Amino acid sequence: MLHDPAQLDLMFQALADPARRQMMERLSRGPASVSQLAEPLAMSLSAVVQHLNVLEASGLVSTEKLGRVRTCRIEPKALRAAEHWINERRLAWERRLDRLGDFLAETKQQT
Amino acid sequence: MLHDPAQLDLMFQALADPARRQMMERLSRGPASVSQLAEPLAMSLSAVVQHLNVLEASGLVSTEKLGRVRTCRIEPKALRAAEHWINERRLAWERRLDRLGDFLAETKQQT
DNA sequence: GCGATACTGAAGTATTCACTTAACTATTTT
DNA sequence: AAAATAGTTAAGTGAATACTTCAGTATCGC
Repeated sequence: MLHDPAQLDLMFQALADPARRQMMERLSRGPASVSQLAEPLAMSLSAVVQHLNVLEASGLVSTEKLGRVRTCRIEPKALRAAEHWINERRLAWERRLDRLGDFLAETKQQT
Repeated sequence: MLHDPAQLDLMFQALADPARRQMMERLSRGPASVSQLAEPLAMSLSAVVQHLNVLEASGLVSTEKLGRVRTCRIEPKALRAAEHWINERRLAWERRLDRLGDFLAETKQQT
């Protein structure tokens, strides 16, 4: 479920926007309300809510409404899934380079 | 330079598309030509070239043309930058949760 | 040199995005 | 109860995306 391509789509797409990454940075320092997330951003509150919905749909953020304030927090599981995907590919490539290096070193010795 | 928001934009945006992620998966197993990248994808070669240009512009992939074939390879540095950004945010959040846990454990003992 | 191969580029199109404004709903505060 | 606060929703707009097809341009193999 965490490796569902559609879910990864949503997560990477969510992280592709600078405003949303800024919101994630804010949330990495602790939970925040919608207005608190909006404060440093040069856009309407409405736009922020829309960004927030994208983040929530991607699973990167979860929210909970108490009274009139919606409190948002990071969902580390989802973040880990995105991280994991990247890591796998990078490692596969780097292991390949290592093997290639070993191979070259060996064949060099054999001359 | 690796933490340039614009560069991160390009990288996450590049990874947001399933076709491009599939191309990255193929490349993580070794260099490939444009046609080899295109082979498993249900779209025109032209579309693949366009995706490839997105990947290259993001820095995630570098290419080199010899004769008539363009060979593509993963650029692990860029991949590491994206990974790093995610990791930082996740760790910040998880450390926060840990501190909170410690705090709750302490105050509980004090009763 | 001639045909096949491996791309490349331009133009067009349908869809999706990132906003905006404006009108509205629920909760507190006074 | 009235006014302020916090957020939501809908509709619209301009720009960016993800393709397509078609018409190229270099190699390469014979």
